[in-house]
Amino acid sequence: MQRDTRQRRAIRDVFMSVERPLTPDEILEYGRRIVPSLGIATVYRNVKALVAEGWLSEVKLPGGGLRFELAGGPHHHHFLCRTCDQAFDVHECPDEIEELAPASFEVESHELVFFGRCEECV
Amino acid sequence: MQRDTRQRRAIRDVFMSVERPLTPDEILEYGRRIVPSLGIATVYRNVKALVAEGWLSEVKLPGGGLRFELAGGPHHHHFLCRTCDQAFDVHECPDEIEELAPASFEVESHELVFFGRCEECV
DNA sequence: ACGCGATTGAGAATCCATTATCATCCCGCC
DNA sequence: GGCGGGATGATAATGGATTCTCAATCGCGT
Repeated sequence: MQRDTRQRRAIRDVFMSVERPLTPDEILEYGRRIVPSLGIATVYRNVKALVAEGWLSEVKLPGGGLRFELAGGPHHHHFLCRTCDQAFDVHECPDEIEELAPASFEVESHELVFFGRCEECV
Repeated sequence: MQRDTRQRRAIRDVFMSVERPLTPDEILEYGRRIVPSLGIATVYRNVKALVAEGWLSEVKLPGGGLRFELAGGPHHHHFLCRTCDQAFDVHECPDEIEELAPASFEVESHELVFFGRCEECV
């Protein structure tokens, strides 16, 4: 059966306190503030399990590795800071944006990403 | 000095006949229809040079490696087919889209990507 | 508290994209 | 046509992300 370990609890806590998509390295960094011995393999293992059980979802942004965020939230997009490389949520989305694609394509979803400098890096 | 080789010509021809962003593997595949001996190292070398001289530009789409397209075209976005993994251009773009991000962020650019199935894969 | 077995963590191993190596090739000038 | 040096291509090497290995650890039912 699945156990409730300190490590897994720490990873969940990280996502519940930080409201933005995180890379495995960021999860490791923040998780170690709760469980200092946390290892990167454990991060990958638990993230994979949390995605499988639908608690996390994958976020793919241009030009980089996977990030992860809490699943089940409302439709939203992302902002990627070119200086600190952190990703943030952007909740606005123009209506009917998917109608912009040619009618011959069958659009299933879309991703809108803004690039620039975040509040801290300006 | 820089030579005008069969291989480099073939790579340029590929981009001028295919009007969509290509991955290095796609460039290799199409290029070999012109110069069958073409190697992947030559593709990477020439693409890098063509980017450096401003003839090609990099296209970063979510979840994958780099693609390349002819530089200097008008502002546009992309459609990524989930079945065949080919990328296509989408020329529409809602005005003032960058104003959707929170004012505390300094937006420098944006990328809009549609996912779905292309005409051939529907 | 005990014990089984799932989980962890450090490092090795793997995977994939890209780059370096180097003998051979061939473009461009004579 | 011949030559010199940049370009090519098969392969090895590299770098970064992710996964595997396995002994030690620790959650959880009893």
